[in-house]
This record gives sequence, C-alpha cells and structure tokens, in this order.
Amino acid sequence: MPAPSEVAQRAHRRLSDYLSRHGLKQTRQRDAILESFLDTDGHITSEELYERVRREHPEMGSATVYRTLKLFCEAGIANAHHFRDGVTLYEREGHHHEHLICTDCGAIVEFESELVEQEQDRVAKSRGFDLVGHRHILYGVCVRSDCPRRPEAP
Amino acid sequence: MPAPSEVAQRAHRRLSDYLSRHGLKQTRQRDAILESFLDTDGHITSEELYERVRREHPEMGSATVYRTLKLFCEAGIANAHHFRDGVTLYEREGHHHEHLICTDCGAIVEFESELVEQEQDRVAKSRGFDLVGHRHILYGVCVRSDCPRRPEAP
DNA sequence: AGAGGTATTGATTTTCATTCTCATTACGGA
DNA sequence: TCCGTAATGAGAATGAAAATCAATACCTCT
Ligand SMILES: [Mn+2]
Ligand SMILES: [Mn+2]
Ligand SMILES: [Zn+2]
Ligand SMILES: [Zn+2]
Repeated sequence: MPAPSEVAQRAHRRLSDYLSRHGLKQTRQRDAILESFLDTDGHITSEELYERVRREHPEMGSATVYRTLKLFCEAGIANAHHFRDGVTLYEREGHHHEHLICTDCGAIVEFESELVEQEQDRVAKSRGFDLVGHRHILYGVCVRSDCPRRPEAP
Repeated sequence: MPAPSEVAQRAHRRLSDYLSRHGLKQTRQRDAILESFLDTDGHITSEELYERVRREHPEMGSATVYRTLKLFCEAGIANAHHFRDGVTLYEREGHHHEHLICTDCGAIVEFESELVEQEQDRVAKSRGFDLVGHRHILYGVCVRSDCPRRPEAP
C-alpha cells in the first residue's frame, strides 16, 4: 500500500474545507472520485475518470463524476483545459504551467515562462484590464520517433 | 454601393485559388457566405453568420455555412477560436494577434507581443518541437463603466 | 450548346460531451 | 435517532457540429 503523499493529503483537506465552508456534504462518491483522480497523472477527461472510478465502484454514475470534477476545480484541487474542441481535460492543481501540444501524436509537454507571465501583466494593465487568468497553448510537431509528423495548423 | 476593398478582393482571390487548386467548385452559396463574412467585423459564430446570410438568401442551409467557414479557414481567409467552451468563433484572417477577454462583459480586445512570439519559439525549440501555431488568451476584468466587474477565474 | 461526371447543397438525422430532471437516498447537525 | 437538505443515479434533454443522402449545380470536354 502506497503511503498517502502529503500532496494527496493536502487535496483531501482542501476538499473538506471547501465542503464545510460551503455547507456541502462529504460523500463516499466524492471521496472515491478524489482518490482515483489523485491517482492519475497528466490530463484526463471526465469520462475516462468515470471508467477508472467505476472499476472500484460499479454503481457510480457518470453525472456524479462530471459534477464532482467541476467541484474540484472550484475547490482548487483540479484545473480544466480545452486543448481540443469539444472535450474538457482535467489535471491536478499544482505548480502553474502552460502546454505545448503535438498536433500529430497528441503528446503534451508542460512549460513555464516567467518572461511571458510578466509580459501578460504588462499587456493587460496597458489595456485597462485586471488580469485574472490566462491560457497559453503552443502547437507543434514533436521529435518522438513514433510521431506521425504531419504538420497542420491548429 | 461600397467600393470593394482591396482586402476583400484579396479574400475572393484566395478562395478562387484554393478552390481551383483543390478541384473544388465556385458556387453562389460560397460567394454569398464570403460576402457576408467579409462584411462582418470582429468575431462571429457560424450560426450568427448563417442568420446574416439568410437575410439575403433565405434558402441557404446552416450546414453549408458550417462547411464553408471551415473551408475559409483552410483557404487562409478565416480563423477559428474557442474562447468559451462549446462555441467556435470565426474572424477574418488578417494581422496576427492574441486576445484579451473580459470575464464579465465578454469584451474582446486584441493585442500583439513580439516578445512573447520570440519566447514561444525559444520554448518550443528547447523542447524539441517544430512550432506550427499557438493560442494565447488573457482573461481579465475591463474598465468599461457598464462592465459587471465580478472577477471570476476562467 | 449539350452531356456526363463530380462536387455541393439543404433538410434531416446523428453524434457526443455535458447538463438537467427528478425521484430516491445519504449526510450531518440537533 | 430525526429531520431538513444536499447528493446521487438513471435517463432525458441540450446544443454545436458532423454525417447522410437524394437532388442539384458546376465545370470540362466535345
Ligand atoms: Mn498540465
Ligand atoms: Mn481577433
Ligand atoms: Zn508528436
Ligand atoms: Zn468587461
């Protein structure tokens, strides 16, 4: 049995806090979903997570997973992304980063740029905006040997 | 009658070129849709454009507008964006720019940053990617007097 | 101009992720 | 343990976009 990482414990705490602070209830489903979610690396769809949770909890409903993932975002445990249109990908909230995606094989690489962050602030301010967030996605073709490598604009 | 701007003429030429170069046909619908599209400023959905085209061409089908807008993107006449999830917004292909969006009133401001462009190249290269495109969206709250002004993370 | 081989169109259906409904159940404070 | 909500799960509803398909419009070649 894997030792419960501190980061996982923190997530559990955040959820509890958020729930009590909002008069919401702690349920077996929310626990189960959080468990599976924390056990996941990278980016995952609600449907994919639903399949995973389902293995341990066959009576789980997909609507509950959709609802809960949204809740996780509000609680600061998860983050939602829309890399391809039509699907929402979730990932664990952690250090801030942007994404670099291969348009051929779908590989996702994460990156950070303090320089860009500062520039964003400057731009927003110059336009009279209070910056509250941003999304920065780079599309390219990676060097993986198994990447189809057929450049195509996003 | 407004004089056909050079930029509009260029769009028509691009479409013709693309069509003939791909063995596709010039149709009254494509002309009509292009006409309305060029007559539009800013960002518009397929459905919205459909409504506009429809005023002059009541027999136009919405599926045709969807198909044609996609065609315009391939022909380099239009660009697609996904600011809010679930809808595709199109705008005329022109000078390259990014977007700054008010999370309250939906106002869209365009900006450019040579500094960010360069940084993107650097980042992609360092990760072994051939950069083929990017999307950079800033979310904030604008200073418009009629802006609800209720900050909320995207 | 006319014919024939495609590409295109419009109406309609389908898809598919996500949300909504609602009857039933589970929490959790008193 | 009781009670008032919040939560759940099954299924229906949404809505943008894509897919179907029979009817039509283009275009090229004679
Ligand atoms: Mn990530
Ligand atoms: Mn724009
Ligand atoms: Zn790749
Ligand atoms: Zn605003």
